[in-house]
Amino acid sequence: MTDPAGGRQNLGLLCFYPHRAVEARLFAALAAAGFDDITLAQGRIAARIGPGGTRLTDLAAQALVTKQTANHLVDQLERAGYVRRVPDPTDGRARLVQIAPRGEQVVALARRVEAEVEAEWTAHLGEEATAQLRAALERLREVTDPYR
Amino acid sequence: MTDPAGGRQNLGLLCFYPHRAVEARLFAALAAAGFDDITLAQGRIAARIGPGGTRLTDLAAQALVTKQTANHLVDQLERAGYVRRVPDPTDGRARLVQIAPRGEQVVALARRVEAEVEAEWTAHLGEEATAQLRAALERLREVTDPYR
DNA sequence: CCATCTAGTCAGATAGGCTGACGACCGTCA
DNA sequence: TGACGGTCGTCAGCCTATCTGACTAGATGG
Repeated sequence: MTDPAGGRQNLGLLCFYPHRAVEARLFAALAAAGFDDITLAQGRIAARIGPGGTRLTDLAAQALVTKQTANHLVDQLERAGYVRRVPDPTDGRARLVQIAPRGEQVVALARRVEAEVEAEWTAHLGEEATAQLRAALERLREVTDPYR
Repeated sequence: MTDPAGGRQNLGLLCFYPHRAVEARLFAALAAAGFDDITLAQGRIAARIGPGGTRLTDLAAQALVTKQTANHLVDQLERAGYVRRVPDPTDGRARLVQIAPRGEQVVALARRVEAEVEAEWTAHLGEEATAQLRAALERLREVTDPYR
């Protein structure tokens, strides 16, 4: 976050462009498919929901927002029919946030778009460079992602 | 934005972690140095200001926000003494947003932190892999950054 | 069976972002 | 040279995302 055009940009900023590009593509595709009542913030929370459902507290921690914010977003997602809350059988206090049928459709579409974008990038960079990029980013995640 | 832990994450999401890490480091360092009245959104706008100053409209376009939002953030930055607005000599309608002396200090600090983070990453990945990563990201920018 | 911890909720505040409408100024073309 | 469409920045009003702080209900360990 500090390089005016040209010159050597810092790696953090360089990472930003592809991320933003994917997010924008995803978002546009969802809107085009009729899922136009979902926001970026909601998507970022929804993306952390695991196969069997995930606790609110865990979602909040992984998305780096407070429980209140996560709760608020899950409320909206639930109202729109993308997720549902079920009691956690192993803990009476907790509830699991699960993907509802309508949400499954979104996930499926999102995966298709992601694959599409990746295919374009691979075409631009070449197979080998793309594989190296992925490997480098995965290793970098070890030191940059607090939840992993 | 759709992979629950494990498995192969999409490249867009993988790009997100390093970006967030740099931003967080930068932010913490600024706060520690006494620049605790600057917000992320302000920083994202300020980071686009070029050497001779940049028009509000350009800042807005590059940061992908509306002119109104950019204007609001520049107001705050100006009030805090980080930037100033001067008339654009070549266009009576426009004004240039320039970095003020206090802002220069921030830029200098930011560059130091960025260099520091990059050194850490290089230590983790190795010289060669880091160079490849940079090259791949730069090429990717050609197809993901609308303002290039 | 009490002390304490954890999951989630409620209330209120703020920042960041949008759309829409607008006045001032620019450039161009008849 | 003067009228017109486009651009630069601004004002007003609104919604969404996010935070801090205080609270309730269930869990857990002595």
